[in-house]
Amino acid sequence: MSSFEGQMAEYPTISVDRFDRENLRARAYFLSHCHKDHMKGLRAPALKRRLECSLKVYLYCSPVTKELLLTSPKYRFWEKRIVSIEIETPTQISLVDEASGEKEEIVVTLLPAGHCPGSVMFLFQGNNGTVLYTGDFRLAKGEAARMELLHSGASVKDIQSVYLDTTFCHPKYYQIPSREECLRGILELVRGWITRSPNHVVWLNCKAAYGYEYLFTNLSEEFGVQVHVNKLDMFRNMPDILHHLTTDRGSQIHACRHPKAEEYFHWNKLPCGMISKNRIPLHTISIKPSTMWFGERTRKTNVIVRTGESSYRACFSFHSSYSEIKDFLSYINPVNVYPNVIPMGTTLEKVKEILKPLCRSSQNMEPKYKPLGKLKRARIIHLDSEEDDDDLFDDPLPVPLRHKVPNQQTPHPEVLPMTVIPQNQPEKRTESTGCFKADSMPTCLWANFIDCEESNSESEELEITAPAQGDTSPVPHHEQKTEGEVPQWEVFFKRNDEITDDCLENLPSSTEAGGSQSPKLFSDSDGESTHISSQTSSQSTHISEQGSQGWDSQMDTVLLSSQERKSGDITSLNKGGSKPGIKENIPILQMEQNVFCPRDTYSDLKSRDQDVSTVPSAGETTTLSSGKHMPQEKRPLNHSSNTDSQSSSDFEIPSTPEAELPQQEHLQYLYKKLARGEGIVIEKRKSS
DNA sequence: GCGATCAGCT
DNA sequence: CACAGCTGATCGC
Repeated sequence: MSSFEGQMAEYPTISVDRFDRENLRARAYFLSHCHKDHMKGLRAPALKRRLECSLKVYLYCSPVTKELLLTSPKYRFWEKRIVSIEIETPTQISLVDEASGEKEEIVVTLLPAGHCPGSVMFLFQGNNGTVLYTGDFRLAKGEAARMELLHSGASVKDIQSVYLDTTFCHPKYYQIPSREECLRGILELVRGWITRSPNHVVWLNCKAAYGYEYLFTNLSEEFGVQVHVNKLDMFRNMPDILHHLTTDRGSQIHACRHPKAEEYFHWNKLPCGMISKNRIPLHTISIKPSTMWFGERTRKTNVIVRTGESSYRACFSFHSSYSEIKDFLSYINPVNVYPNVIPMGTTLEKVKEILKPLCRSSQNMEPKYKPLGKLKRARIIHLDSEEDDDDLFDDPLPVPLRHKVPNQQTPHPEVLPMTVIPQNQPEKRTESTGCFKADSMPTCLWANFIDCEESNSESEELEITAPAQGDTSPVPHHEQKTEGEVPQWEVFFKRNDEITDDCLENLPSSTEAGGSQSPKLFSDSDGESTHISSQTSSQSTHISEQGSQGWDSQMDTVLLSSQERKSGDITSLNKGGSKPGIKENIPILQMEQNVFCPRDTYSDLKSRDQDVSTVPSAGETTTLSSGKHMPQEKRPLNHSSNTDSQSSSDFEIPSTPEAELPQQEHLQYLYKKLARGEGIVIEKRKSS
């Protein structure tokens, strides 16, 4: 649950996802998605009054969020004051103080967050730097790298602060099976049941919240059966969702709800009241989507667990796992990070300890490159060395290797058209409803489990998978058709053979339908456990089994807090050394990336680092035109000098009469190209 | 009567 | 295995 207070340090005159207290004075409001814990105060009388007297105050959100919000009569009073902004369309907003007339310009870009229909992250750009508010998100590894608008040219933007969804930011949530895996498991479970007879039905025991829609649409698509729900009017303008739902209780797939649903189910009654069809009693199983997570060392696991005679739990998560969060944040590599959520059983400090090392300020800025064949990741040095093996394989490549994965059709336009508010483009609305199709993946990629282990070994890895790693859980909306296109982590490591069988063999199938009403038991423990259950019908046994299943991570999570701080000295060194350098570079990077801002917007930057106005800028500002590769990579080189010399020591280049000795900076560039597997074309650099 | 908050329960 | 939200009790306006 979000505990974000609504205001960001850099832009305190706007409020995001909170609408009470201090936020009542905001010049503009932003809503990332339509979940109640992000809407506190949104329909309170105080805010209603504020709207009535401040006629220039608006709420900005995605078109889908607007639609969902206005479906509820309680929020109807917002109708004239909501401005929807298209996804991935940088939009300038004027923040006017109605009392003083003071005005501030800000550019906001909505990025798909993969959390629920309409959910977005907000990227704000203005005089106080670029900040990213993630809202709630679930993004697979590598997805940040595929977001065009997080980049300037080929490098990630210089982001001052990230306000981050840290719901699962704890090592015990190290890994959560991907959306595709989870969906696949559910599809097969449902298939094994509803194909038995028309009277075999499944009940999806979903909570009352947006976010399960892609499950419904995929089930409907797969089986040609519309999913029964209580209400669907909120989707009236989203045909991609609407067409897969029905209020006709005759469906074989139900996601309807009722306060006494569990009790009903116990008596073989669906929440909608159905008990039979054509006088033949229904045979019902329940599937409860729940988050299942796995620790670093967990070998494999099923995404479906049987919890009772006719009850199953299916893995499902709206939020990124620990390793997905770390992948995301380390790719963004901001100066600061602020957790929006304190996960249960941990503290703000602990979360910060985990996240800080992924930010610029505490990193060793000098990446270490070696010629191909010895390429090894530069380890990020943890302040606390809390979980030393966390990042054995999930950490991103060193900072300068962070290159955007090109999108298929769009090369990188240097400048995007900037919409100026207010503007509406309702046509594209249905594309961003948060569904995605899952059926185009090759079966072998639908592993029912992720094996952390192969890459978790102690051996050195040769990491040349570069920026396209990770599974390609498609982002809702614009990435529907790109799935499978990007190389996948699993492809490099998994065994092709056994996966499919292993995850499907125990699914209920019509051939195995014995006298039991219930599918064959197929939940099992992880490979190590001997508790693999057979077809017992004892509820308690099942439940205890699930206790041993997969959540073993719990045991090794017990507060890893204070391990020996062997690297403490190094850490403090790095901290001291890199900080001033970063400060110096902020203005440059801002200028470089704020291509959407009129020049005078950034020329009068009210930088908090006033002392840095003397930064030499002549050569720097040309980066935009002189090459897409440099802006971020330059940063470390400017100030870390040669104290950490090994970056070039193992790559001595003898000087020849006509060859100019490559600048360290250029060498760096060449290394990176090598690391990416690109050929090196020696080109004449402009002499500066 | 409404809102805010909390406990309890999925 | 904890997503997000409902219900009901209590207190205050």
